[in-house]
Order: sequence, then C-alpha cells, then structure tokens
Amino acid sequence: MTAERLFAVHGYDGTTLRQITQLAKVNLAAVNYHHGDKETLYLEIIRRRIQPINKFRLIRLAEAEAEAGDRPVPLNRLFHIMAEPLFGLFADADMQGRHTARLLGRSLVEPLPFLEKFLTEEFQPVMARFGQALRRHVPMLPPEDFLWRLSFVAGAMFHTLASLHRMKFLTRGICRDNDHAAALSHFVQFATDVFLPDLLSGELR
Amino acid sequence: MTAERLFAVHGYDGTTLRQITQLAKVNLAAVNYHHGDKETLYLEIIRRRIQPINKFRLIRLAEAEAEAGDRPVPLNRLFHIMAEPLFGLFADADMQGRHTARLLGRSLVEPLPFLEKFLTEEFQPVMARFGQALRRHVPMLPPEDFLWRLSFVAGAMFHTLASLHRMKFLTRGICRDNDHAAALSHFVQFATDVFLPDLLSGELR
DNA sequence: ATAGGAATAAAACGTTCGTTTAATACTTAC
DNA sequence: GTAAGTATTAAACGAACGTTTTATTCCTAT
Repeated sequence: MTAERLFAVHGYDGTTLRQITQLAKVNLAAVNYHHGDKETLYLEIIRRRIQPINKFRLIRLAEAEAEAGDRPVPLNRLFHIMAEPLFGLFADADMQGRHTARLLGRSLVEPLPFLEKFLTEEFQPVMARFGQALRRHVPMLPPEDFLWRLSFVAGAMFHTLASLHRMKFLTRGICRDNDHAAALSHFVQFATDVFLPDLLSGELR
Repeated sequence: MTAERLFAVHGYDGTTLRQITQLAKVNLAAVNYHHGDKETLYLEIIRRRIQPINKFRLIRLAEAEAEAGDRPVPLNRLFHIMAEPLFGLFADADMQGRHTARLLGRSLVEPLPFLEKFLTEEFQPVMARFGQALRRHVPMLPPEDFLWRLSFVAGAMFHTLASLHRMKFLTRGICRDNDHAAALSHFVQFATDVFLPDLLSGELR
C-alpha cells in the first residue's frame, strides 16, 4: 500500500490523501468511499499490521511458557518473542515491511488522539502477559525500578524501528541500513543484559 | 512561548500558525514579520533550546575530563552529564521546560527535512567527544556492538523525553508523571549498566 | 512638533486540504 | 437483456492553510 509508505515517512498530518491517490494511481474519492475518512484509513493500516503481530506474540509466549513448565522462560527468549515479529517486518521481500516497521515505530511514539484507545486495547494484553513473565526473573526488584527499565527498553526498540533505515547515517557508516538481523540480535542481548538478575542484585556495582 | 507547547504536543505539521497566534493573542502576520516563515520559527525555537544545552554539556565534559586526569571519566558521570541538562528541563518553575523536553524528544525522532542539517551539525561535536570518552570504558568492544548499544541508550533517552508526561498512564499508576529526578537517576543507572565493562566482557553471561 | 522607521493590525491572496455530490461505468442475478 | 446494486470517476464544496499586502499605530531622534 502506498498510503503506508507515505504515512511512515511523512507522518499522519504530513501526508495528504491527494499524495496517496496520485502515487497509487487511484481516484481521490475512492479512499473516502472505501475507508470512510482519513483517520479510519490510518487506523485500518495500523490495525492490519499490529493485530497479527500481537496474536503471534501471545501464541509464542504461551508456547514458551508451556515448554518451560515451572521455570521462567529465559530472558533472551522472552525478548526475542517480543522483538522478532517487529524487526522481522524488515525481512519482507518487497520494501513494504520496512515501511510498516517505521510506521509502527512512529505511531507508538506520536500521540495521535484518535489512535490512543486502539493502541491501548491492542497492547495491554500482550504487555501484561509479557510483564508477568519478565517479572519472574527479578522478583525482588521494586516495581518502580522494573517499570523504568522496561520503559527504557521499550523506548530503545521503538526508536530502533523508526530509525533502522538510517543507521548508516547515524553511525557514520559503521552499521548498515535496515539490518534487521543485527538489530534483533543486538537488541535481545542488550535487553537481556538490562534485566540480568545478577546485575540488578547490585553486587556488581 | 505558546508555539513551543503546541509544536511539542501536535508536531510541526499538526500545528497551525493560527492556533499559535490565537492562543498567544498576537496577530497572525506578526509571526511572518518577525520570524520569516513557519519553518524558520520552528528552527529558531529548537535552536534557542538546544544550543545552550549542548554548550553546557561540552563544558561539563571538559571539566570532568580535566578532573579525571589520565583516568577515564566514570560511566555514571558521563551519562549524567549527557542526560541531566535534558531531563533538567522538566525542573523549570513554569510548565515551559517540560514542553521543551517533549519537543526535543519529538524533533530528534521525527525526520523533518529542513531540520536535519541543523540537528546534525549541532549534535555531531558533542556526540563525538562523548563517544570517545565512553569508548575508553569498553575499548575491546567491536565498534559495531558499541554503536548498537549507544543507539539503544539514545533511543531510550529520546523516548523518555517524549513520554515522561504520561508515565503514570504507561505504568498504570506506578510511576509519576514528569518525575524528572527519578527519570534521570534511573536512566543513568540503566545506561551505566549497559556499558559495564565486566558485563560486556561476557563473563557473566 | 514632526519626519521616518519599526511594530502591529486587518484584510485579502492564492493554494491546498478532506470530503461530498452527481454522473457514469461495471458487475451480478434473474 | 435488463434491473439493481456496487464501484469508479470528475467536478465541486466549504474550510483552513501559510503568506503577502496595505493601512495604521507606535516609538524615537532631530
């Protein structure tokens, strides 16, 4: 979809229906006829991408927990389950996935009022179950500390999704653009380290 | 400034000059008379905030390095120098600082074409010096790994700046809104942990 | 006191926006 | 084959946008 790319690059307000319809070579009125208004179009695009991802994440989480039995799911596996479906978007054969990823990274940070309710409802279940599983690794960490760390890690992921397309520029040529495999493995390692029980017990600092 | 608040909340494209001038009770034409066009206004707002902060950070960095002599500046001090002037914006007596912080967090993530050159020139020197100082703590870490971690930590900081005003919502009431002191101390601890030499040497994992 | 430049104000400029209308083409079913 | 529903198109709508023009007020220096 052309709309997805333009929204990802220029944002909601920065994209016009005329840009979309001209580039996609469809009639302007068609978008209102099929999708209602601009806000609905945007929401449908987001939903079509996010819902399968979150369902998939919940399934993978349940699998991992069943497999782990009484033991907690390993940290790196937890973060892999959460991050892989998102970074995996970049692996699409066409360029579409990376636009999607960028759009998601944007939408999760930009506070579009008409999107807030949907995003909350959509992410609440997966965040709740993920948070529980993660919590088992650091049970005596104060809830506040836990949530600060989780927020930092989430911010790192969102930021990566939104800027993976210009990593080469940001790192002065060292890291490659759209290298989702490297991003995923480095992120999982990074996030795992942030919640290492031995680290957080304070005996290393 | 009213413009700063509106830009911070609704973004560049989502804010109109008419909103700004009506809320600020000034004439619409005055903004074009005094600032040229809308892009210039936005850039001036950003510059007026960022330049003092980056100058201050470079001074603090030089002080810390002089004080440390041959030894590297401690990790937590490095991150404190980088983060404190930004989170410190929330400490302004009026509400202005937190809008500024949110605006910066937004601007550093949203790719506004007319801003890119300025931001690059503005942040390149401080990032270069800071990167060097940080590098001394993990000299054998491959440059790629180093930059990935640095990118994650930067993303965490930007995201925190842009969303500190709704931490209570995001943490379901556990963390408070606009708690810049907690944000700073938790972030410094977090970032320090991410670059702990003992951690990165791999012997803990 | 007054001329001249700087700031403010009101009004209008031309564009572009999202959306709607109204007419036409296409598809499907009987 | 034709009627009914569905999809596409061109054109127009009113509103809002950033910016400019023109007129007026304010300030300052001689």
